[in-house]
Amino acid sequence: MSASVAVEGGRARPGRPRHIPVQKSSSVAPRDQILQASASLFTSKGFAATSTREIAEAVGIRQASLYYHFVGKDEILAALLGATVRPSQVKVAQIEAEVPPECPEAALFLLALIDVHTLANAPHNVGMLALLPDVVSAGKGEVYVEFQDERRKLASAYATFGTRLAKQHGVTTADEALGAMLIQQVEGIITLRADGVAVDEVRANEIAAGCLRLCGCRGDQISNAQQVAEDFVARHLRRGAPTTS
Amino acid sequence: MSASVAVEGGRARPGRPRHIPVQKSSSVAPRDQILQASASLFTSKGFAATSTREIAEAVGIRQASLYYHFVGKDEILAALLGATVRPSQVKVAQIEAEVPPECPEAALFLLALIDVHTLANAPHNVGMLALLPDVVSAGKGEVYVEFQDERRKLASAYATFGTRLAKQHGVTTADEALGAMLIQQVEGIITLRADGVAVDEVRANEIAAGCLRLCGCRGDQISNAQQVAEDFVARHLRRGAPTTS
DNA sequence: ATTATCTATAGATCTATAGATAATGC
DNA sequence: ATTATCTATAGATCTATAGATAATGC
Repeated sequence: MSASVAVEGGRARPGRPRHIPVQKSSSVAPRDQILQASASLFTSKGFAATSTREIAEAVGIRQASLYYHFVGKDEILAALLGATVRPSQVKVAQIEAEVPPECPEAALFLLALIDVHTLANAPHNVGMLALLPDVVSAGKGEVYVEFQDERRKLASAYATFGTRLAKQHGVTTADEALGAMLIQQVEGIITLRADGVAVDEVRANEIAAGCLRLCGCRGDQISNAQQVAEDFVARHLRRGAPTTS
Repeated sequence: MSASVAVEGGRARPGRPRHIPVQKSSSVAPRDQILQASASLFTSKGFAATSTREIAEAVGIRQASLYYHFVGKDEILAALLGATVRPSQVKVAQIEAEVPPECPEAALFLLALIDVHTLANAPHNVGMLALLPDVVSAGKGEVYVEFQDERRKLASAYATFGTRLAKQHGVTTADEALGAMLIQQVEGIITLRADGVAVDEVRANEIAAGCLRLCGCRGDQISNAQQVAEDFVARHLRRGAPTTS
């Protein structure tokens, strides 16, 4: 029975022990523990309304100890935002490469479905962070700019795919407006998670189908797009289904 | 040339003069000046991130003077929320009374259009307030409960109208999910305003049309619903069009 | 020696209260 | 006398820094 600490399961780490003994077999790095606690608090209470003391308490360390891992509260937020960028470039290129151009409905369905999955699987609904006014207003550094830039590109992709499809059906909504409506539909997933609604595969598909309906599609075309999308997903993204919280 | 103050235009009020002389012909009551400034700051920076000092500065009074009009910051928020309830009861009853039951598309279009107008015309995008986590989390008193309750009823009305219509078109989305998608679409107006996009009549109609498309409607039926809705609006709501900011 | 924490605290807020004061109104 | 402000300030945070300390690692 040695006098050392934090031996249960995981390898003991150097450094003075915490005032609250570290969780058994916690393989999570301290920095990540802070990020997880912060994500949970920021999304449930808001950024400005969350104090560094609360974060520290959730982790089980003293408030000052946060500053060994991060230079400040803003940097914690920046790290979370950085982990939340929805890499539209990659997605869109991949979709355009693999989906035949004669079925834009499949392209849009895919984009929406993948995006919904991204938002649904992100730990702790971090997709919400970029929508908070206190995050948006204070120029939260270049990470935030990068984030907004990526989102703008994504909206543009939705507008492109959507308009291509809408034209087929005589839907004349301006492409920018249509893009906004589509991304709004997809980001409904953020609201759902915030309300504690479980987001399963059915729901994800309903949302993607909704995007197609906004462009004037009907039953058969939607079923078809869904089929193509499912095949694509089966080929590429066999990592996890949407979750709650 | 009397020594009195605040005579320009409006009637001079009792009370010690402000350190910054009151605006010329400001007929706005001090309490409403505080509410307007708060709405602007809360929606642009967030509730928790806005200090009482900032509010006072925006009004042109000292921080402590706020407390003559409100018992605290929370009460300012409560007053704003109270002024923002979207009275679904009234709307829905009115629509059901006047729109023939054989065209549910007109009922849904109307509900969406009126709701969009409500959100678009509300001073300073206050519709956003109820979505902020710092507002939601701390149990901000019964005003907030009332607000949420009304929103729940509204979602239920969307679900009812939407499902009625969707069935006609073989759209099988569960009614709760459909209601959420519809209200999400309508509340896109909040995002638009936050992004500084002008919300005109065309945009409002596009959003309402989008709601119908989510239920499977196509061109002719949408045009019809729009016509009915426009007639209804012309009969009832001749007060102002949607605005920006 | 290095690492990760701790304790203690400075300095900057921020909210709210107490009491004074400068107008109008009777 | 009443009203609406002001000045001054208490008390409670909250963020961040300085320096001590208790582990591991060599």
